[in-house]
Amino acid sequence: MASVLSGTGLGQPASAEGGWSTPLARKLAWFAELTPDDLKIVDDLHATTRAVRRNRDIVSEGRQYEMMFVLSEGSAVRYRILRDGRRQVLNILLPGDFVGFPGCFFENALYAVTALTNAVVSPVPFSVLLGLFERHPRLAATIFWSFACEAAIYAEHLVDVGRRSALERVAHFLLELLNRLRIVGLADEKSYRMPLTQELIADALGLSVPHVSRTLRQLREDRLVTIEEQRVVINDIEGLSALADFEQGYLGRFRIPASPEGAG
Amino acid sequence: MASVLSGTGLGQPASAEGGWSTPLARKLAWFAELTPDDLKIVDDLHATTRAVRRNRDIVSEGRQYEMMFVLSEGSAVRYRILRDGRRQVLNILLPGDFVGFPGCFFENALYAVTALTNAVVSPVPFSVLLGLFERHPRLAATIFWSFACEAAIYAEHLVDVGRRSALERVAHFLLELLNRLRIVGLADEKSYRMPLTQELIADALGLSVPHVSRTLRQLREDRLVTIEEQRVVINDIEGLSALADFEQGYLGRFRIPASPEGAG
DNA sequence: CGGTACATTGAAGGGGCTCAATCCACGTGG
DNA sequence: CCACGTGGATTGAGCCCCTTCAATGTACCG
Repeated sequence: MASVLSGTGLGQPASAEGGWSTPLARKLAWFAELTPDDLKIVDDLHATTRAVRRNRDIVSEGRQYEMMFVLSEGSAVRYRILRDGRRQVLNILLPGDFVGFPGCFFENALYAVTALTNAVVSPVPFSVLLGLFERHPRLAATIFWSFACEAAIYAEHLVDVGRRSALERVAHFLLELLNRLRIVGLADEKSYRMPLTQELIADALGLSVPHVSRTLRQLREDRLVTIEEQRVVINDIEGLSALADFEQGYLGRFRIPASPEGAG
Repeated sequence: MASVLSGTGLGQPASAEGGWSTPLARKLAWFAELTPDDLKIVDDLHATTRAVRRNRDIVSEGRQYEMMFVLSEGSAVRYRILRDGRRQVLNILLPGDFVGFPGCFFENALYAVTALTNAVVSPVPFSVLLGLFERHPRLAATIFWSFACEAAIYAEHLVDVGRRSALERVAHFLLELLNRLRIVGLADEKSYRMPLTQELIADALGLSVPHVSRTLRQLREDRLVTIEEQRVVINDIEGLSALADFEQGYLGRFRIPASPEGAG
């Protein structure tokens, strides 16, 4: 599990500050309490790794997969392109995220996922996932519950694009990224390195590149954020949250039953 | 499981045409092959039912739940309202859909789900769901996989709202509804009863009510659809699909491993 | 030094919104 | 039987947010 990143990607400074050894473990521990035993199993999911170079597909649309992948280093985007070239970015994938949900669950993968930086992923066969349910139901539940979080992120993006103005959208986007990066230890209190170009932000938020640029400028002029080089600093989290109507509940903790009961 | 619908809702003519006894069984059988044994278990999930009157919440935002619900009769909407009153409809729930994904998986339910018609739901405790994994892994996998379909529907809506014009959005919406209703036996070859008002369509597609009205008129004038009373007839499925860039793969079949293997 | 990728800024146009009026079906009560 | 209220659909006029098109700037890199 040595880092093969070339420096431009999101590394993994996580374990340095007393966290877990892998971003997935860190993320799952944020969602629900897990036993040290469970966390060990999570880390074992990273036993085999695969390096993916920047701009290469981790998952390709239309292909068939018997597995998912956990992203352990770097970042990626899931997207769909319409016939005439318009592109919608569905989600940004950060370390600890599962590549392959929901697309790979279908007979032919629905969406492509492309690495934004040199990245490292670990394959997780579906059969392993199902095996977890028999042996470690609570851990397996937490993993499947985390798919609900993924869906909730989609839902929030839907609110963004459907009912928020460009200014609100960008504000919400910056806050979501801050929170998600913090969960896996890749952002400090209020700043992080922006993993996306403005073109990708535009395609994620349903805006045009020029308007993203103007909107970011306005947020800067309003002293809500500072952006220099690729570093984003949220100067006024309260103010930005109010502007965006940001509720962080969808990145929060799960309700999971203590143990499964008989059924069927 | 007697029908308590008052006539305005979506009934369940399904079993009449040789299908299964419940819409959930019908839907899961569409996604993957299931044994008669599995289907029996699915039907048993409907053992207890609860009637919900039109305009009442099935699930309320912020409350805590130890269960989900399966919608067996009627229709509902999942939505989120911003502080200033703007509303985004996240999804339309039809018979066979799970109420409670993804909102109820969190400590405090993220979204409200309101019945559009008098409806019937069956509670499904989380513990029962987890119990299924130990005893009927393939069935449980199919159910959890169906959550991936739910997420994929969100993703498609994101493409709608982010990158499609109003005309394309409405076209795509009408086609998705046709396909989803057909899966549970509530639409014939190319027509169905529209379960939504134009106000709800507008809030689902990120449009204004007047513009939805204008857009529907245009689709009518272009002879692509016919709408009379509440009956929608898709006159030209090919043409409408081409206009909307509609790919039905996200409502299609799953790839599920034959059986779980050892892990951990 | 030229090429590429990305960010920025300006000008002009349009798609969809807002606001408002009208219409229709339906139910309810006098 | 009609008056009235309500929820929903329709249509029009004006406007604005954001897009499109285009030019410019800038950092990086072969």
